[in-house]
Amino acid sequence: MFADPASTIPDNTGLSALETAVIDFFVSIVRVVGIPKSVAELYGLLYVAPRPLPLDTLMQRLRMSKGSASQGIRLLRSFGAVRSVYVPGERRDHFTAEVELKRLAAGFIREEIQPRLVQGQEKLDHLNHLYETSRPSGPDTAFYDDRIQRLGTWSRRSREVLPLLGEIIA
Amino acid sequence: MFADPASTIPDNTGLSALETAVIDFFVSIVRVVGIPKSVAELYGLLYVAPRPLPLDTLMQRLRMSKGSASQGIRLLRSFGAVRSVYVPGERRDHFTAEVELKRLAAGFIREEIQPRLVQGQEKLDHLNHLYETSRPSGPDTAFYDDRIQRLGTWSRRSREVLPLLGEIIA
DNA sequence: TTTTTTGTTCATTTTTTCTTGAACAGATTG
DNA sequence: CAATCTGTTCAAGAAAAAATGAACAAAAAA
Repeated sequence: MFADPASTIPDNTGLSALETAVIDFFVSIVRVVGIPKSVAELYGLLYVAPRPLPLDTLMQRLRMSKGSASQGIRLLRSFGAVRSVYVPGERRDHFTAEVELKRLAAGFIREEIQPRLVQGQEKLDHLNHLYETSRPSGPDTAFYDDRIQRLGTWSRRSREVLPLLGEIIA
Repeated sequence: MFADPASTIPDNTGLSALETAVIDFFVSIVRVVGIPKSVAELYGLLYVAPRPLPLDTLMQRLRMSKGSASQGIRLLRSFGAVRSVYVPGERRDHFTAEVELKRLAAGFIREEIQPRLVQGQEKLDHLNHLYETSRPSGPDTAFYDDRIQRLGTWSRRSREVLPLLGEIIA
């Protein structure tokens, strides 16, 4: 039987087997989306925490620096994976994990993916301008036309699909 | 007007403005999926190339080492973003870019995403076993049950959605 | 007001990832 | 066969990303 994390580890140090396993899971999948390990750890611990946790509990139990914890929580909050909740009689901020997959996906797409696509679109605008100003001549004109146009299609398509992704998941 | 890349740069060195702009586009968006810059450059150059290119042309024009070019091409081939084509009378391998977004997505999902999800699933199996063997007691049992179960739902959902993603894009 | 608590910022260090280049192996040519 | 060409591998170096910890600011308590 698992020890109750809250009661067994009163000094806020170390992790139970259950907590370790949950965090391990998040660490392994989060690499897919290019998020630092420490951020996955923070989220993982909050995910299995029955009650909101303050920053110093997170840093003590995960053995990470205050700076990492602070920055990690900021990132997680930026796309709504973690919320700060008011705990009566407590001065410190307490954090809790958002567990709705749809919201997690939506927040991540909005904050992490969309901005990159915007940047890509800017590059594409530049490219199109360049291409319209002076098209290459010769036998490969049709080829270049096709390739340039295709990039535009990709860009449009991904902007269409991305918002849908949240819906599909839910 | 653009100079024809093939004719203007006979020494296989340097890039035209068009090529640079296309490569720049790929470099900017490819970071989203955690692929090295050099790989984006290889793909970008092949994408705008009217004819298949051999390895040493790629490395010369992109000014990258033979090792990088070789490894980059291998990665691109592994998920079908680049194919090698036979060029009559040519001894060297020549490469050409796959431009069907659907195939690109499918290959990437199959080779890069799926394996990570499998790894996540293994962690989850371990977690479930741990949890079944010894469930925590106390007032938070229902909470833990919910959280553990939810992970399973996420895992299943993502396995359902991922293959669909290819279809949606097309 | 002074002291303590809480959290942020950012220069530095550490770790991870990417790139290079040289050694190697296989295939082709002379 | 030797010489050349082509491509791969991998140890070492370079670059990029992440984590640390100390200095700082803001808010609350004493």
